[in-house]
Amino acid sequence: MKLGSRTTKQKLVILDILQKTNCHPTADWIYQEARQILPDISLGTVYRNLNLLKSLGKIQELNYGSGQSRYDGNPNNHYHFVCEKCKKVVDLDLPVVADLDEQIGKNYGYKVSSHRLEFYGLCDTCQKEEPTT
Amino acid sequence: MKLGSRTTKQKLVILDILQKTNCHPTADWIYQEARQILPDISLGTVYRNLNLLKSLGKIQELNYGSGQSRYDGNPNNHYHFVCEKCKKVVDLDLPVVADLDEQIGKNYGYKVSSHRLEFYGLCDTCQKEEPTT
DNA sequence: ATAGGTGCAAATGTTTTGCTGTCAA
DNA sequence: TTGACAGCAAAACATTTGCACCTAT
Repeated sequence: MKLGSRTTKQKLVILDILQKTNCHPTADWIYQEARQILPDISLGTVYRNLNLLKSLGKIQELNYGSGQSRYDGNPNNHYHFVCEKCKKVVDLDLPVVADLDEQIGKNYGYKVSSHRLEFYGLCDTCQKEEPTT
Repeated sequence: MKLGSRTTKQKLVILDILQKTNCHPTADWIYQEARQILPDISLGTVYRNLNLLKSLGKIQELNYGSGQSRYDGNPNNHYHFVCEKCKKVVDLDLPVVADLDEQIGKNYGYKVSSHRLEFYGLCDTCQKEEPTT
């Protein structure tokens, strides 16, 4: 697998962390995980490699309202549910409507290359806790 | 129209700017516009009022990859096209699939309150300029 | 050998906040 | 009158960058 001009251990560790988790982590979470394997890795390196892996199409950057970006080790388009209370991001197992892009392109004269669909609300856990608030 | 506990001129000017434009501006753009009407308004006030208006459901905050949030004076759900080159954000005149929320909720056990759909690509202007790049 | 990558720290850019004074109700 | 809001500036926060050293090729 080609990972840019040099394959460094930092790059490999970051990609591996991202591919093994399903929690759509922030850069800082990835940094904390990576330090357990490479104690001297720096946050700057994490950001540099996340940007690199993104431009290579190996990962995706997601971002919702507040603050940090989140990263997704699955490079293929898929949809997400975001819990507005606990901020959890979950993959949805829905068919991706690929020809939507083409349709929009035709109707509006744009060249559409991708789309993003996200649902917001309360996850099962947070629904139960909600009345207490 | 109720705008929180006090209706200040700053609040009114910000809401008015947002409702009269269709360019989905950043906080700073709104600040620059507002200064032409209220020269002493501060950027902090702009942010405070944008957050207030958002929590009152009068406006929406949108955010894509890089840097600043953008604001939308239309509080009703609608879909957007984002040009990846010139960063322009355009409203799409598509029917909003409201029962999507309910369906997802049923299938996954979440309480879905809203969804967001965005298309990315090149707008008509940028498509023409593209070959030169 | 050497260019691309790393660690560190400083810089950048956006948004929030503390404080004091002001004004809408 | 009074508490919510304004202006100002500093702080907070996420992310990027400059630089000197290191290392994969």
